[in-house]
Amino acid sequence: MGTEHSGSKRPAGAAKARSGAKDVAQLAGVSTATVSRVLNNSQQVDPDTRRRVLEAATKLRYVPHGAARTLRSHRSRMIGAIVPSFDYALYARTTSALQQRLDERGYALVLAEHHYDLAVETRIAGQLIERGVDAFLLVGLDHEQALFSLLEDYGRPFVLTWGVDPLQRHPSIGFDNRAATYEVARHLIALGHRRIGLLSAPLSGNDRARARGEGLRAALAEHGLGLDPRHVAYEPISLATAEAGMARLLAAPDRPTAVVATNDVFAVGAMLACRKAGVRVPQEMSITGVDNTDLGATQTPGLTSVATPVVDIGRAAADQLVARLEGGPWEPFQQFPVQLVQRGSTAPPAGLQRAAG
Amino acid sequence: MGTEHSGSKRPAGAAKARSGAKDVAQLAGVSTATVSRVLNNSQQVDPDTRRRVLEAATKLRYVPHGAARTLRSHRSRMIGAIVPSFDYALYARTTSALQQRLDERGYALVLAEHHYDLAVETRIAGQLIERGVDAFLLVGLDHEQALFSLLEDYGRPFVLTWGVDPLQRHPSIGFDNRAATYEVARHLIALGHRRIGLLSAPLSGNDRARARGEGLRAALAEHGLGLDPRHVAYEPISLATAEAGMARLLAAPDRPTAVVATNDVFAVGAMLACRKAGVRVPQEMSITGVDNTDLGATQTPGLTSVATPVVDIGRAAADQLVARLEGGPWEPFQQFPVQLVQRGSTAPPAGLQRAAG
DNA sequence: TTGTACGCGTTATCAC
DNA sequence: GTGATAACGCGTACAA
Repeated sequence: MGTEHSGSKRPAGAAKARSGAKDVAQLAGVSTATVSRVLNNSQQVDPDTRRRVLEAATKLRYVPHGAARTLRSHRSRMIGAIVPSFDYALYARTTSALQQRLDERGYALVLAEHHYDLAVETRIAGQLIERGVDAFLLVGLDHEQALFSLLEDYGRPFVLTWGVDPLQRHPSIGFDNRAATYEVARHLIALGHRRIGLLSAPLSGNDRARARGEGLRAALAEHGLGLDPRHVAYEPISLATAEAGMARLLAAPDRPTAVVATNDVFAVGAMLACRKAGVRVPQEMSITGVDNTDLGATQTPGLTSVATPVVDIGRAAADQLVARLEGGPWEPFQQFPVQLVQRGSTAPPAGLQRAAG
Repeated sequence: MGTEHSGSKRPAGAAKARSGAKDVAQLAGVSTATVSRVLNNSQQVDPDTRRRVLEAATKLRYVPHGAARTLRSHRSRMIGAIVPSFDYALYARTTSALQQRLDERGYALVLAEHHYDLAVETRIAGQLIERGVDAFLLVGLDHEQALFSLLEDYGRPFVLTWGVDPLQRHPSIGFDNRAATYEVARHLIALGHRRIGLLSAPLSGNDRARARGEGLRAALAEHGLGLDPRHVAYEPISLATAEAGMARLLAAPDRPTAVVATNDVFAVGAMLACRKAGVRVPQEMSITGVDNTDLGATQTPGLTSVATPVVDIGRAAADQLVARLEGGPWEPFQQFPVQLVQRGSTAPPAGLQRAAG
C-alpha cells in the first residue's frame, strides 16, 4: 500500500502555478521593480501605488521566492546554528532563545547537531554554507582549523558561544566555565570536604569541560589540596554513562566525600549511582552539577548547581549576528555571570556533620 | 566599543571572491555544463574529465551556490519543522532523530517553535515556504485551516506527527495518545484507585492533550467510574504551572488518590506539589506521566509513565518526506506502539495498601 | 561525451 | 516615483 499516495494534489490540469512578482505587477498595473520596492519597504514609492501592490499581492497570495531573492541580494535571512546535542536541555534553551529572537527579526534558524564530534561539525558547516546561511552560531571555543578556514573563506559573521575566547580571536558570547566549578568547589571546601572527585565529559574538543575541570583544580590548589587521578572519571554525556563513571568513583580507594560533575546530567547520573549503591546523598556523598537544569532541581535531594546564562547567550547571539548583518553596533565579546544555587545535595562530609552547623 | 569590529576580514583589496562553477570549469578546461554534470553525478561524463573537474573544485574550494541551484532546480534540500517547544525534551528527541536522519540523506533542517500558539505556527509556516523548504513536519493533528491552505497552495509534502489522523486526511506518523492514558488509567484502577484526577495541558489546539484526556475517561467509564470536574486541572506546560495545578487538586474536596498527568512534565510538577504539601507518593497519592522522559525516570520515586515512540517518529518522518521528494515508496500512515513503564510513583490507594499485594 | 545558450524569480542600476 | 533591463549562479535542452 501507499506507494502511490499523493496527498492532496489539486485536480489534474488545474495546476495553478504559484504567482510571482510579475503577476502581482500586472494585476497592480505597475512594473516588477515597483513590486520589489513595495515589498522591501523602500520609501520611494507612492502611498497609493503601495496600497495597490499590497492588495494585488494579497489577492494572489503572493509569496516571494526566497532562492531568487537570495541569489540576487546575497542575503538569505537564514542563520545556521550547530550545537552539540538537543538532549538533556543543555543547549536546547539557548537554541530556543536564539530561534525566538531570530524569528522576531525575520530570520529563520537552520539547526544541526554534531553529537560532540567536531569533524561532523565541520562537515555540517559546509552544508550550511552551501545552503547560503547569512551567519553562524557555534557552541564552544574548540573547533577544527578546517572549520575556521571554511568560515574565513565564506566571509560571513559567526559567533562562538558558551565561552568567551580569552585570546579574543573570534567574537564570542558566554560565561566563565572555570568560575562555575571554582564556585562549587569553594562551596564544598567551605563545607569541610577535602577529598573531592570529578565527573567530566571527555576533554578532547570540549573547552567547556576542560575549563570546568580547571576550575575545580584551581579551587583545590588554593587550599593546598589536589585532585586524586583515581577520583576522576571521564564519560560521554548521558545519564547511563555518568552513572557508570560514578560507580567507579564509589569503588575507588579513599573514595571522595564529594564529587563535582561538569554538568547536571552527570550529577544526576551520579545521584542514580549513589541510590543504587545505597550511598546517601548528601550525608555520605555530596554532589554538584553545572547548568541548573530542571532535571537537577527536581531531584531528591535537589541538586546544588550553578546557574548558567543559557537564555542570555541565545538572545545576545541573535542580536549580535543580526546587528553585524544589518550594520548595527555590536559587542564582540560578552560575558554573563554565573550563580551558585545551593540545594540539598551538598552538606558537610560525614565526619563533620555535627561540627559544621 | 565594538561598533567597528569586523571579525577576521581579509586584507583590503585582496577580496578573493568565492569561486563559482565558471572558475572550476576554466581551471579544469571544460564548460560549466560539465562541471554541473560532475557535481550532480550524471553518468554521462568521462572518468578522466570527472577527475579533473573534481580536482579543480577541490583546489578552488568550490562550494555550490544553493540559492542558484534551488532557483533552477526547484529543490532546496531543506526540510522545515515547526514544533511546539524545545523545552523539557518532549519534542527535542523527535527533532534530534529527524535532523540526524535528514543529515544522512543530505537535507538540512530549518526549525522553529510555536510555543503552543497555532497562529504563530501558521505565520512561521509562511516564512518557511518563503525560504523554499522542500517539505514540512508538523507536530499534532490540530492546525489552523489557514495553515492547511498555505500548504495546499505550496503543493509540497508535509507530514503530521505525534498522532495518526483518524480520518486519514493527511499523512501522519505517531502513536495512539488515547491508548497511552488508557493504559495508565487501567493500571491505576487495577491497583484499586477509584478517584482519579487529571492534570492536563489546555485542550484548545492540542489534540494530544485531548486524546490523552479521553483515554483516562474511557478507562474510567469502562469501570463505571467518572472524572470529577473538581479533580481536573488545565495548565500551560511548565513545572511551575503544573505544580500550581496539582496544589489545587490536593486541596479539592474528596481529593483523588491518584492523578494522571498528560505528560511527564506535569507529572513531575505534581510530585513537587506533593513534596511541598507533605503528601507522600505513592502512599497517599499515585502519579503517572506520559512520554517516559529522563526527568520522570530519575525522580524519587521513579515516575510511572508510558514510553512513546518519539525517536521512531522522527526517523520515520524523515524517511517519509525524503521518499516523497525523491519518488520512493512510502506509507502515508504509521502508528508505533506505546508501552507502560511501571515505577515507584504508583501503588494501591491508602486504604488498600495491605489488601492489594 | 561535451559545449552553447537560455531561463529560474528576484533585486540593483540606470534612465526617465 | 517609476519602468526597463541586466545581472545573480546554476541546471538542462539542444546541438555538435
